[in-house]
Amino acid sequence: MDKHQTEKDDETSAPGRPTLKTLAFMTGLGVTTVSRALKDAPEIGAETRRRVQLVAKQIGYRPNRAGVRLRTGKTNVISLVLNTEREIMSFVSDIIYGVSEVIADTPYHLIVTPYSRSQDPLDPIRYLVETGSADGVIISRTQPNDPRARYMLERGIPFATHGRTDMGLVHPYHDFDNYAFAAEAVRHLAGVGRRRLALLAPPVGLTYHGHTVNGFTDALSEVGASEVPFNTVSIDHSIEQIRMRTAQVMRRQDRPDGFVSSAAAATLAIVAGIEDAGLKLGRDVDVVSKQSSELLHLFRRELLVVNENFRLAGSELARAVLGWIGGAAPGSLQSLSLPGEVVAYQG
Amino acid sequence: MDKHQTEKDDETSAPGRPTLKTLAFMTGLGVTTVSRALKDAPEIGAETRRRVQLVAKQIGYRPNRAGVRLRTGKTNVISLVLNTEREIMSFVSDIIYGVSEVIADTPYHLIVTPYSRSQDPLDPIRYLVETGSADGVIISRTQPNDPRARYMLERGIPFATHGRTDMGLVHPYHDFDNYAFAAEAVRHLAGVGRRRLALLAPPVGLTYHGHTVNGFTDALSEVGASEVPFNTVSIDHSIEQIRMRTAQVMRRQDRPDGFVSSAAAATLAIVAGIEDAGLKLGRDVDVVSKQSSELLHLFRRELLVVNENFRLAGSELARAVLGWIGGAAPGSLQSLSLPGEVVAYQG
DNA sequence: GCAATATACTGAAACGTTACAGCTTGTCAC
DNA sequence: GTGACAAGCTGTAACGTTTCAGTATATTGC
Repeated sequence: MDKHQTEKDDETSAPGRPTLKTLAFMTGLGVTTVSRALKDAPEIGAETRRRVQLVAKQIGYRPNRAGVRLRTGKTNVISLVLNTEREIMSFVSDIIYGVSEVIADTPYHLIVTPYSRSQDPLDPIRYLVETGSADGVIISRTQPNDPRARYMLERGIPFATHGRTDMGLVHPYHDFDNYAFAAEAVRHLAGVGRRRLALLAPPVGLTYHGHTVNGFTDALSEVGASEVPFNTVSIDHSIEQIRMRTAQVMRRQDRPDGFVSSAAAATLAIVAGIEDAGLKLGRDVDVVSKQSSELLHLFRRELLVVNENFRLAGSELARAVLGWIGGAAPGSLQSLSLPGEVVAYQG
Repeated sequence: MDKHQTEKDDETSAPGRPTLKTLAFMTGLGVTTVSRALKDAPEIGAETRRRVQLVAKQIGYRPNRAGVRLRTGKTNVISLVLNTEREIMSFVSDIIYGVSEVIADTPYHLIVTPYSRSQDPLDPIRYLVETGSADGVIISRTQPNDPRARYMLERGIPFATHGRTDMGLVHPYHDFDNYAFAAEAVRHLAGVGRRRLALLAPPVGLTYHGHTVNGFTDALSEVGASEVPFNTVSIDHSIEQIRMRTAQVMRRQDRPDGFVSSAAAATLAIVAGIEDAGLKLGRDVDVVSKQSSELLHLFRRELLVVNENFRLAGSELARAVLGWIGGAAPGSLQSLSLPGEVVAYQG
């Protein structure tokens, strides 16, 4: 009690950015009161509340993130975890923009956490969880039995997956209905008379590989068309590999007269392969491809496309994580995006 | 001195992640000592230092970012500021990956700060600076007289620009030599006999618009070719607009027989426009385009391309900001990437 | 008139870190 | 033996926030 009363003298002098202390000094209130007034706590008088909030707005008070984070553990950060090599270009930018749109008027920041081919995909997740670096996580390249989802579920950290899992565990996700896409694609090809179809699928191991393959084969038997095996490559393979492999298969006697492709870049390679073999798109063979930007029709107008909106996916995923953080039931934060029609070029 | 010794009792019980206090308890040292031992302070005994570091590694100690940030003001965050609408797809993902590569084994996190068309580009910068949210900033779409660069320079916050400024102020940047690109492109077109060239330039206002235009016109007079005005569109315009405008100009009597295009997506539109006008790429007209991924040759093998490596740009920019943060002279952190040869398709 | 209760506010402590100003202990010079 | 000094360590305070446990004043019940 005999400690010298160190006249807290920095209130007016420091030109640094305002803190609760600054506000307390200006309003003549205690720091606690200011803190509570700003978050509309019930035990603060209505007038005081308005007064504090007015002053806060006037001087542009912004809570110090580090202070909040240290005290509460809340980071106000959403982390988007990305594979450095394999993610599709447009996927990355669109998803980032989608997420950004949603968190724009929240206190959340988006941090991008990359991991490389060589790493265990679980590594970045472990890092995030162990260091408590994010309130929520978004992952892609989801697997049916996804260790990352399981891990986060165990630790109770909110996350959303791009793509579904199949572990009997419930968590938020957003997914494109690739079963419907593949099935629609096959039906469309059958509709224009194609009977021998090949599928360039997503990489084995990812959940949507299964969805795509199932949609493809189910529709195949539905329309009575047959499959030309093309599973030595996936959309994860290099342009070169896909192109070569396509050329190979197109030079065979029993070549396909239709392709279904799960990614736009891969489709470019397929078309190149087709033309390498001296065949013509639209005449000898038709290709239905997913795309996430409107470029394929500029490439070859004979292409048949189905659009997948990654920006939407980003938004949905962000909404899902925020929802979970906000206390919503994980099961209520799942969404499936239905593919549109297969569309041909229109002059 | 008579204060009751509140037997700090949580040392062993709390299973949360280890802090300096945990380490202090385990090693029998004081918190201060541990802190300094971990950062190799000279006044800590060599053995103690090793001992502390060993234990820290063993139990996987990671400094709490919020604690550090609150105490020191250091955020260990680099912010990449992006335009939500206009940035080119591949640009975003590649640059992010480039940055990621560099900061991977540093304590830095990458946060993406977007801003939309409607906003003042200065807004996100102000936010970052005012809230002290980042130790360093990377911006793109740099202008000759860039208010963002000026602002950050005034506040003394380290940053790097993708593209140069022209304000007589020195700061780190990375740029692609677009003057050289445009000039080389013109020379190449002249070399294959093209005489009437059009340029699809970057948007007016950005620094590299000027560079590109200058390289174009300088080389034009060097080789004695002439320019077909094409400045009602830029690579920022929509695919539709560029395509229409190209078709228009290609239907004129005095149509160009060569194009120089500053972006791959725009080139797709140019080619579409050319073909809309019933002309043929490689026969009636040649197009030299920058590209950042290897896709253009799949699109039309007649295209002539120059590669720009955005991943490299990301790395260089990250290195530059980190360098500045680390105390290097801003003037020493500038780099210019020279364009490679104009390359034609090789079977 | 007095206890009980509600209303509106407040100070202290804590989150994990680092900077500052000590405090011991040992060594050395003389 | 004493003073000076260095080496090696430590406690306290502070960064800005929120939570806990109050306190002071007014209001109510009876």
